[in-house]
Amino acid sequence: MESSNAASGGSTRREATRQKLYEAAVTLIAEQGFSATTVDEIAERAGVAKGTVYYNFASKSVLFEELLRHGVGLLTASLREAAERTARDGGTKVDALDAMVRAGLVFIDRYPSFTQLYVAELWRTNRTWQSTLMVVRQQAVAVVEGVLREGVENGEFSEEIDVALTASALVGMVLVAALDWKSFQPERSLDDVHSALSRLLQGRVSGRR
Amino acid sequence: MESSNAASGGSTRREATRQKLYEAAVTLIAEQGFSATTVDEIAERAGVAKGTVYYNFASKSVLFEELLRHGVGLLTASLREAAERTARDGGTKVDALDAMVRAGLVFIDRYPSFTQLYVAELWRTNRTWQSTLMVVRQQAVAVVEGVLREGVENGEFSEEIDVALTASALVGMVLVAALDWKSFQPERSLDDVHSALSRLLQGRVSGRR
DNA sequence: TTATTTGAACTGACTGGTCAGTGCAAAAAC
DNA sequence: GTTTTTGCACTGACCAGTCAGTTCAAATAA
Repeated sequence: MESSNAASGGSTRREATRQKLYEAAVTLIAEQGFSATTVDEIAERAGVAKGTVYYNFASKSVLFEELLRHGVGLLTASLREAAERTARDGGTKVDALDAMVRAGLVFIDRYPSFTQLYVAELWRTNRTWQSTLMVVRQQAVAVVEGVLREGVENGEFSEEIDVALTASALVGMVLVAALDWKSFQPERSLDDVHSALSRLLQGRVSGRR
Repeated sequence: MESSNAASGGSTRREATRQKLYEAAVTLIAEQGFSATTVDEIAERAGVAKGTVYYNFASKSVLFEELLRHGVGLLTASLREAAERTARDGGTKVDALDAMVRAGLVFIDRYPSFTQLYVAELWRTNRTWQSTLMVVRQQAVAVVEGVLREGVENGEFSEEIDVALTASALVGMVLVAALDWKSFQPERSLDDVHSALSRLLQGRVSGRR
């Protein structure tokens, strides 16, 4: 168990099957919800036998939990990368936030189903994967909070801002705007959406032109 | 049929039962999701027999749909009232937005389960109540869009803002901040949360004190 | 007041179907 | 020769929706 053959980073046959199962599960669960999605459906869409699902995952819940971990991991890495890149290029903290907004949009553009499913589960209670969700959420939000905190320290942001709440609000702004974009105006370009959010972020809303 | 005894406006026995069922369903579905919640559970929590659920609602889905309509109706009325009150008092459009942010917070404070359930369903596709959801969503968002549009017309907001997208972003800001508040820092006061969001809304984030 | 009737509201055992998870022998991939 | 996948039959729990029968409250009759 825990064989971890090939240090190359995940290209065993098993890994490929798991990936197919993730992809099948993510769209189905985003559309229908976890409980309404059957294991038979997931297997069928992945082009795999039902037994294979259980050979690769202990249960339906476990499959879902690992899917959550996997997806949020990608997002967190992407946010972190955006923040670090901006810092390296000598940008301000506002620039960093803006870069993270873009990174968020790119992520949602690429994985809309995952985002949808994540939002649907995030504030639920009494579910088995609740603790997993809590952990990964915190990892992602912490990146935003970190930038805000550094901005307060270097005087770029007011000392009176509430870091945790402001981070939530910023995440919400991007999340909802992006989900609405994808759901109701999918033809718009990412740049377009990004510039609208940038304007809001930088308070260039009030006042004439 | 359609007896409608007492023109007093809704205090029949039937209405009371429906109300109990709404209350039971909203918390259970918020916690577990629609599919994972059984009709037996709803009936039990409402203190009513299963048959009564089906006497009052055609199906589990219909119960849920009417619950959605009911809840979003309350929110929309509250937002509209906030906007109109501000206008009557001679406030600016920013004041109106601020009042609506507060109205949103008050709503979420009072009906956290409903909000949670609404968010979980909003961006799903392929569900029977999708069209219902679309309609009520638009009613609520339209109130925010209206204020933004009026603000652009009277020169208070830049002509370059994207009304639909900005409205989504504002809704998201309040929604996510409030849900995080309720989930992770429920001891904080509404005023506290409101003032943090006001600061963000008015762009008083950048710059020293 | 008290008895009877009426129809709406409610009850809960039951049905027919669904689905997560199992077991396993044989095939395929590596 | 070891790991992984397949195919498929099977089980036991669970659940949406039904329906024949019961209760309730208000109206009418006595």
